[in-house]
Amino acid sequence: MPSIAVVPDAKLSPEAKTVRRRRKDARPSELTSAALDLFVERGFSATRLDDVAARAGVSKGTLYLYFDSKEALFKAVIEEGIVPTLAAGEQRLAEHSGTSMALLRELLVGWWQQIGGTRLAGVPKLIISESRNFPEVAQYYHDNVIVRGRALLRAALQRGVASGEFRPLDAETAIDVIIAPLLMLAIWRFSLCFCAQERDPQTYLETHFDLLANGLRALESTA
Amino acid sequence: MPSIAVVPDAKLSPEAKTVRRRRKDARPSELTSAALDLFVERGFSATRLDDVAARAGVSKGTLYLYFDSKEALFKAVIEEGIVPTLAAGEQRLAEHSGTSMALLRELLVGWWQQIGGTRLAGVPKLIISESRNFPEVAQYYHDNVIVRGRALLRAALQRGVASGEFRPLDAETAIDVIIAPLLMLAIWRFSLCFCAQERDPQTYLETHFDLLANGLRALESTA
Amino acid sequence: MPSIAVVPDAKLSPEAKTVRRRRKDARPSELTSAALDLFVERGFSATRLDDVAARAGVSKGTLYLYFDSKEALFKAVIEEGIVPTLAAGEQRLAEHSGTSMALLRELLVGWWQQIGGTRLAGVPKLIISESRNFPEVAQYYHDNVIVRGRALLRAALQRGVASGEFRPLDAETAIDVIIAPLLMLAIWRFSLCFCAQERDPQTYLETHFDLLANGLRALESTA
Amino acid sequence: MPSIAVVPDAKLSPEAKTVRRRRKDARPSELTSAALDLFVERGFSATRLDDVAARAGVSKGTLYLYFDSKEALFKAVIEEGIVPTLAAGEQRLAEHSGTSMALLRELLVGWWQQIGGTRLAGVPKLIISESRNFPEVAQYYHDNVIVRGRALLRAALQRGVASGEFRPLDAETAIDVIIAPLLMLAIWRFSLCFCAQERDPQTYLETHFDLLANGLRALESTA
DNA sequence: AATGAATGAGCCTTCATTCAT
DNA sequence: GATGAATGAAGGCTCATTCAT
Repeated sequence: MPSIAVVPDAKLSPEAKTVRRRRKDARPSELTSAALDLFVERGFSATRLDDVAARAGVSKGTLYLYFDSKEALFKAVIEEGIVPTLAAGEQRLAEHSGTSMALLRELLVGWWQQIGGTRLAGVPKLIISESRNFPEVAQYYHDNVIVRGRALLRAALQRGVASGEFRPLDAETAIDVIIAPLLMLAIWRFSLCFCAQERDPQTYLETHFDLLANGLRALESTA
Repeated sequence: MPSIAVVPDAKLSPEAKTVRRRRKDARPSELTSAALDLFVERGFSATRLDDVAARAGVSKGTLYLYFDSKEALFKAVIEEGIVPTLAAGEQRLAEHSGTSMALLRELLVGWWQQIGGTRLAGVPKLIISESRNFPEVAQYYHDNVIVRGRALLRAALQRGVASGEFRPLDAETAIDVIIAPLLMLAIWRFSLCFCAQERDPQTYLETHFDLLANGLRALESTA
Repeated sequence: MPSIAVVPDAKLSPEAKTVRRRRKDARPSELTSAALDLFVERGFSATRLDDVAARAGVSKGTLYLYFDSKEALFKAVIEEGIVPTLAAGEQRLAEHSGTSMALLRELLVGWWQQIGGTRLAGVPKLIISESRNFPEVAQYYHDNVIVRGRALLRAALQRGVASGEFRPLDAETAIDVIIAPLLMLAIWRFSLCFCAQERDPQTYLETHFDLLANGLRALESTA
Repeated sequence: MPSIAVVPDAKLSPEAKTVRRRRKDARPSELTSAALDLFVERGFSATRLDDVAARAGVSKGTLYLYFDSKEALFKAVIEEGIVPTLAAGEQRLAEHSGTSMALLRELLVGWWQQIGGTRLAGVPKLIISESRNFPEVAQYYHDNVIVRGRALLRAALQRGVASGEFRPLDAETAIDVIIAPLLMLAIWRFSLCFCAQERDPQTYLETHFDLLANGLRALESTA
């Protein structure tokens, strides 16, 4: 599982030339990366900005050169860590040409590789925990992650129903049922994991797919 | 034990001789009830004890007559609100005599009626959000809610597999896959609900059961 | 050293007849006795009235039936525990007929037996610690304990100087020098005792007397 | 190290370039100085950190930039105010070449000049009053002040006994008897002084030395 | 750009005192 | 007389945010 490696680098502006310039441009990512580590470990409110600054190797005041407030830093963490993966999913959808079940599987495995299996997996827990108290962040997450993510799955499901591969179903609920176990798996790792037994993600995903395949498949195909 | 339900009238009943005593007995429930409201709305850490006290109509100091600390109040909320429902589920399991799918459905519907559809649905979100920072509460919840709850579902699944009603499956993962959508539904209502569209629980549960029925059913029974 | 036994009983009103009556009259002494224990152990401010009440076996409210405030209880502790010993000393002085050094010794040994060697030894520490913040108690202690106590020693010293047994000296300072080691011995037992080595009071008093005898004695008597 | 002395001008000196830096360096002493004033006046527990901060002209939070807790501030007051004087005494001892009585006198006069006659005289009272409830501070004081201070006097006494200048005596008790009047004099100034008559330290010390000289002197030397 | 000292509002917890029963 | 539930002011400590350097 190499997925715990740092992710944000992918977003580095490409025109960086000198080392100094590179450093200056990299600053925000270094800060959001440090923030992500601490946010997912302790929660947003429970994380002190002193600790974020210390982990990033800067002084506390420097944070305020790049982010207006703690909440803005939170938003930036999502913007930089999660949002780019949605574009990747949308491209996958556009280019896909196999069965709908294969598409579905590909989307979910992609989620696991880019989010569920990395430290970004802590973000859903963060959103769940803090959204009530930070509505601006919640709104941003809703508009830029949830809506777009569900659109991907909805497209895959509707394609399968239209082709007769899946039996007819309520798409919105089906989406919930499909993603809930994955989200819970991710959430679990950042909450009660320490006193619950460890899950094997591979087995978990396989079992989930297996149940899904049978649950979604049109009845005549099981005869 | 419906004691965590709203108890607003106890304060006014004039027909009691030993008003003082009745009050003393009712206090803990009044306090945990107020605490539950605020905890699920704002999170445990973000809730101020002043507000809990104010909502219960007492002064801040009174809380400490009944609970040693804020964390003890948290534990009491779980103890009084959630733990009793486990006993109800265990009784259901012992008395059941229908199909395993019916038992499973009964357990899940029971959960919805006693927890998922009530204010208590906020507790799982609470635990997820705060367990890292309050290990004692987390341990208590794990031992008294998670372990016992999973044991119920495990028994139902194993019964179905043994009778040939369900096809063989990895019980632990199946439990996760079964409860995850329900938990997420509950969690959702206390986090991003305000910016996401409302779910209809009835439809949701039915779709979930439907997928489950097909996913779990042994193949020969669908032929 | 039987001196740790309860002291206040000596002050019980003698007309008590029935058990009920005895109990009622004894209440204040039971309360001051419990208070003394805790005051000398933890200090006045650091002692909670709950604990005083608990140790006396009554409820917290009961304290306020007998004492107007915590400070009034403090004063009563002194009034009941210390003040009566001054009368004893004054009687000793009046009746004495030996050498002045013997009188001095008798007064100091009497102090040790009635105060220094009992739990009342904690009172000087209490006064030193708290007098600044409780001036009324301080004034009471000054007027009723310090002034009368010093008068006793002053009389003994002046008698010795007048008879030529002691050499001429500044009485006030001599009093200080004489009582300081005794007070410190008492104070010590209620402050740093736990990390300092234990003193043997017997040796201590003897050494002190020895130094005193040589220090006070008129020069011609040492020739 | 006179750093615990009043430092009011540091705040105003305009001739410094790095005002910030000088301020940072001076802060701890400003804070311990303010703390000492209030601690000896009201006692440690009864002193509010708000007041310490106000007296030092800073906000409450600033205290926590320099000291981890109220108790750490207590310890720093001792560390900065008292401990350095022990080193001075040890040097005095090492360099002394007169009679043992002169050495003893020098040590005691030194104590008076550096502690007994200054604000620091309140520290012994503080320790006596609060040590029971703050064992860590008590231990620190014991190890770094009491043990070292007694060692000084013990050396002086043993030197005098060895040379035949003093008669044989129990050193530990003699130390107690010697320092008790001085400690009591210091303690008095911070407890009952306001209702007791003022002592003249000069007379007091002289009388004490006089009694001591006679009490300690070997008998043959008085013949 | 970067620093880090300083701020001050806020929260949990304690406890002397009151008062209805 | 006796109780003990209730109060509310107060204090230690935290931490996001500011700003002079």
